[in-house]
Amino acid sequence: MKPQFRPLYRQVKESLLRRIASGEWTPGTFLPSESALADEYGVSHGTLRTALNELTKEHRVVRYQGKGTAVTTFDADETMFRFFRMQDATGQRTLPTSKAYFAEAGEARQDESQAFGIPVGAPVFRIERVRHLNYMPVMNEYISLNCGLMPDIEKLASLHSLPNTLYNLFQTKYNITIATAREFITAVAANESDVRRLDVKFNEPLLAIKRITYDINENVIELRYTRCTTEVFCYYTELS
Amino acid sequence: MKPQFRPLYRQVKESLLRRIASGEWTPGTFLPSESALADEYGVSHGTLRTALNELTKEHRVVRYQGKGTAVTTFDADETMFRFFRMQDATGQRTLPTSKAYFAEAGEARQDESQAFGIPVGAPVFRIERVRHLNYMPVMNEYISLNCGLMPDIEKLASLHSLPNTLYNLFQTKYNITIATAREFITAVAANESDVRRLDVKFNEPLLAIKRITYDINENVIELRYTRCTTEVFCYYTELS
DNA sequence: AAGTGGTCTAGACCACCTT
DNA sequence: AGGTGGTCTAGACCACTTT
Repeated sequence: MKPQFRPLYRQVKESLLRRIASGEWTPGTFLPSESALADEYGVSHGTLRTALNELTKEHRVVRYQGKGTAVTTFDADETMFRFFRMQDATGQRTLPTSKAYFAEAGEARQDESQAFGIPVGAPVFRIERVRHLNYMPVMNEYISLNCGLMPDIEKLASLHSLPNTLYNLFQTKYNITIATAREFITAVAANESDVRRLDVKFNEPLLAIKRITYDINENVIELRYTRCTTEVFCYYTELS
Repeated sequence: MKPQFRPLYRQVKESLLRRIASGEWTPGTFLPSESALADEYGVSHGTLRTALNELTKEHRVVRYQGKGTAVTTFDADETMFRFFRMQDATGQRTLPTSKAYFAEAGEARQDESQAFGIPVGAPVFRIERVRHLNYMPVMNEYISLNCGLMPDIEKLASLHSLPNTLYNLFQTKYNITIATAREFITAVAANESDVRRLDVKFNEPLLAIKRITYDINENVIELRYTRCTTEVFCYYTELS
C-alpha cells in the first residue's frame, strides 16, 4: 500500500471547495484575494491559482480581473442558460416563462426513492408546469423535489407563488447551489395530458427528457421529466 | 485603434495549432519535448505548458507523462466514444456495428449546400446505413460528405467496403481529424424507411439527430441525420 | 495610488517511461 | 541513467477596477 500522490494544488482546491460548501463563503460573496489565500495556505501564488483555475473551470467560482473571485450564484444571468438547451432554428435561445398546474407534497414513488436515495413513501414535493417560448406552450414538466433537503418547501412554492426559476429559489431560500445535471433523452408519443397542456395532437412525437440535478455536494436535488414538442424548437448540444 | 492584448501563451498555442493543422506533425506522432519547444519559441517552460494545456483541454493533443505529447488521432479508443452518446438503462455504452444500404455520389441538395458552403449540385457522397447495438437495429442513418474535401471517396467507400468507423477513415485516408460536432435533436414519427430498416411500427416516435461535424480547421466534414428508436437506448448528456 | 486578478520567467525537484 | 511530462516556488510586471 504505497501512499498515494496528491498534488498540493488539488489539496488546496478541495479545501476551498469544502469551505465553500460549508457556507464559510456564501454564493455571491467574494473570497479573500489570491495572495491572502496563498499566504494562509502557505503555498505560492501559482499553486493557489492552479487550484482556483480548476474551480473556475467547474463553475464553482467566477473571477473578475481587478475585483476579486466570487462564489458562483444562480442570480447571475450567465448561469441561467447553463441548464437550458432548447433553441430555435436560428440558434436563438430565450428563457421560457412558466404556468404552474400543480404544486403539492406527496409520498415518494419508486423512481423518486431511487433518485433521491430515500425510502418509498418519504415526503417529496411535486410541481407540474408548462413552459412557454415566444408565447407558445412547448414543454410539459413534472418536477419532484426531495423535502428532506428543503423543509417547508410547500410554504415557499405554492401553486400561485411559484417562481419562474426554481434553481434561483433553491439558492436564495435553502442555500443550495446547483452544480451539474444528467439528462436522458428519448422519444415518446403525446398522451392526454400533453394534448390538454400543449398545442399538440394525440400520439404526436415528443422529446422526453429525464433530468437528475445535483448540487455542489453531489446531493440529488431534483428529478425532472420534460415532455417537449420540437416543431419550432430543438435540443442543442455540442460534442468535443 | 489600440493594439489588442494577446497573451504570449495564446500566441504560442495558435502557432502550434497551425503547425498541427499544416501537417508538420501528423496525428499519432509525438511533438518535440516541452523544453525543446520552449527553447524554440524563446519562452519559459511554464508559458509553453499553458499553451499545451489548452490544446489538451480541446483534445488537440494527448500528453503521456514520461513519454511525450502526441497529436490526437482517431485510432485511439478514447477518442471513439467522444462522439457517441447512446447508452442503455444501466449506463453501459458499446460501439455499434453497421449495415450499409447505400453508398453513392450525388449532387448537393439545398441543406448539403448550406452545411458545406458549396453550390447546389456540387458533388457530395451519401451513405445510408443502419447501426446495431447488441444485435438490435437501433439507428437509421443518412450521411452526406463533401467530395471537395475527399477526392475519390467513392473508391474508398463502396457499399461493400464501408468501414464501421468513418472518422477513422477520414483520419487515415485524408488526414482529416474530426474535432467538434453540433447536434440538433427533435422527435419525429417513424416513416416507411424506418419501418423497413428498424424494428419499429409506422408513426412510432423516434429521436431525430442532425449532426454537423467539423475538423480542426473548422471545415464542415459531414452532415448526418440519425433516426433512432429509444425503446432500449437513450441519448445521454451531462450539463455543467 | 492601491488592490485585485492575469501573465511570464528561471529554476528546482518529483513522477513516470524507456533504455 | 537519461528523457519526458507534472508540480511548485519566488518574484517580477501587466491589465483592470476602485478609491
